[in-house]
Amino acid sequence: MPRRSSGRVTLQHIAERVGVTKVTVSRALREPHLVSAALRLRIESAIDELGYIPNHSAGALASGRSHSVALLIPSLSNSVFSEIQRGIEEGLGAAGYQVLIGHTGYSILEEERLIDTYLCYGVEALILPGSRHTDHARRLLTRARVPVVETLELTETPLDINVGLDQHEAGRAMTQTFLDQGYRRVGFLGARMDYRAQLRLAGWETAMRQAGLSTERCLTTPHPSSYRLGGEMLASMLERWPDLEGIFCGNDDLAAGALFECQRRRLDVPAQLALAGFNGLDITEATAPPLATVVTPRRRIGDTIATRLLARLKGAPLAPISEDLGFRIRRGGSL
Amino acid sequence: MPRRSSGRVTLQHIAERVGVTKVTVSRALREPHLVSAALRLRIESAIDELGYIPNHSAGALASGRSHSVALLIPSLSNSVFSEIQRGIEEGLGAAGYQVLIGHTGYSILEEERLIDTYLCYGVEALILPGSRHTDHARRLLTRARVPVVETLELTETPLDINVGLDQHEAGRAMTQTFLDQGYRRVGFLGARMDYRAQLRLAGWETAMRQAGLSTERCLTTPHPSSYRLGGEMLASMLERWPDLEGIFCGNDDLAAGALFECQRRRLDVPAQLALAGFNGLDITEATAPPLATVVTPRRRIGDTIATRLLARLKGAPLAPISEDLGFRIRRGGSL
DNA sequence: TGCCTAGAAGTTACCGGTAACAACCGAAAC
DNA sequence: GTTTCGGTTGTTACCGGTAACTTCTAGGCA
Repeated sequence: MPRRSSGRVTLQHIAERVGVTKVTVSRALREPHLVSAALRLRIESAIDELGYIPNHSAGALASGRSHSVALLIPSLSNSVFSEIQRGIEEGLGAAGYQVLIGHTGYSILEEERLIDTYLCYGVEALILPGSRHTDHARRLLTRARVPVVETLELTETPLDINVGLDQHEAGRAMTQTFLDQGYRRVGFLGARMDYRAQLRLAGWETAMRQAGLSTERCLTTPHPSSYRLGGEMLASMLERWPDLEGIFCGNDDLAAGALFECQRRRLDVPAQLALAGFNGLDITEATAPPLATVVTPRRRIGDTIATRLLARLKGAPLAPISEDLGFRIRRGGSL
Repeated sequence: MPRRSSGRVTLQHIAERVGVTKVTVSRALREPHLVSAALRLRIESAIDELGYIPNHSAGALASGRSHSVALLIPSLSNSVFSEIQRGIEEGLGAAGYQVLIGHTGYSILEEERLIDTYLCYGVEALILPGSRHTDHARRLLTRARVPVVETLELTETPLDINVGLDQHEAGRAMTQTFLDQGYRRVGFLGARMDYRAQLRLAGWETAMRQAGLSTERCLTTPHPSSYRLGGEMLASMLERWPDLEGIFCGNDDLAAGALFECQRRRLDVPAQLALAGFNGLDITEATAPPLATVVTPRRRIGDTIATRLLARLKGAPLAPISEDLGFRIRRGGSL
């Protein structure tokens, strides 16, 4: 007699209804070819008559496999991740994995908490945004012996699989594009300033210094980036450095916000001020003029992650690797 | 002797290390006040020496509780949901629930699949976008006897908890705002045309008809909405109905895209063409001019869902209810 | 006829926790 | 001194599946 009458239909109920053991029912679901066709049909009809819903916890516990993978992203509202996520989900979904999504809010402490949570859930792999983690998170990942993907930026010392692009080089290249077009007093505008934003900023500094130009025209804030903030910060920068010829914004949101502010001020872009963003989101192609940006291969990142991860999950040995998927500069019309 | 040496540290390992039974260790974790302070300390240090990670599946199986809730959203890239989600996550997170996110891609078939998946995971509640579901999904939900939240739009026949706003009325009210400002030839531009978009369109029709005006200036597409699409569709509409005085766009993305197209055409907004969107996303406040929009109380929707759901999870009986959180019209500068 | 084999279903033990209850122990109460 | 009781820890059974192995049966073949 059951201790708790959960009310839930179990394999046992199906088995009794059909007159077989629950193992046979389980087998009919997992390895149908091992069960005779006639019996399989009876089992299937019992299953949907009674409304059986498998208990994932029980299955995972018994088999030691959860068929799920955790994908951590910095923020749900950051559209940069939606294409990456699509690639991942299509690839892993087809192989029978469920993708569990969590968001870190750009905090490696929260990332640590989520890694812990999802390891409790028994995920078979973890996909993390970035290569910076707390020490404790590293310890958890190492001990768990689970495939790990670090994405977005590249690192010299990948934990396992690392797929992304060289953010510093991308920042440098975009700045160089300004310089190639003859702009000299090029500023940098950044928000949030997570690690990747810092790398882009460093890329800007590198290019400016190499050209013997000043890196003083730089305004950053730890606040979350937004259109509105882009406009406000542009205003501050113009006030402080009225001689600015161009501004490289750390991401597309800021660039769009800056563009809107220019429109309000009837500042001609790019004639009076050139602008560029980073990521190549939809909006950069839609504005008037379209925004210059660094187009990142997000869909390809997602696909690559899925492919490499599946190989690891199928047994490929741990062999830390960094894969650089590059980027493309798009001049748009704002530069 | 273990059948599979999973390598994973279990309660049993901790127990042996400390010299107690695993039940005591389990208790130290779940109900620390029932374990003596000295022992608790020894257990805790053993736990982080050995790096114990609880097995959620085992706990869920034994206790019949998963401490998790599923949140389905139409699309990860739809920023409408990020604030709703924040409210939900804060409320439920504080009460010890983990929120599992899935996205339906605006498809009720995919929603059905996800409902099934998450019921397998044993979620203790489901939060769904909208009130339209497949018959099978309804059957699953009913049989599972799990609290369900339907959100975004309101319905006459909620399955359980329904929190949202009257999309038809909001569409009507925004259209009325055009009319109040003296606009007469007001068109409607819509994409994706999911159920909520249809309700907004219907609201527009209602207002126009009530005012004795034509509802012919309407262009919709099943394609996903985007900035670019907003621009393209605006172009089509202007070509077809050059006499348009204003356009109500089914969402903010389309409205922003339409605004950008106006800027390219040097069409003055609102003097030559008034525009409005729907949702009150950030971008509507940033553009030049700011976009008129229907501001939806997304954060409050999230908070309300969390509150009502927690009450149900704590045992409040099933008593289907619709809660209307209203909306606010913001004229911006584009209308 | 008897042996072998493959296919189909059953047996058993176990995954790693938790609920419910039992047992123990020392101090306060009688 | 015995009873009682609250605070601690242990015992047992079970959650709902799955892996590995065993058993049974019918048919093929020498």
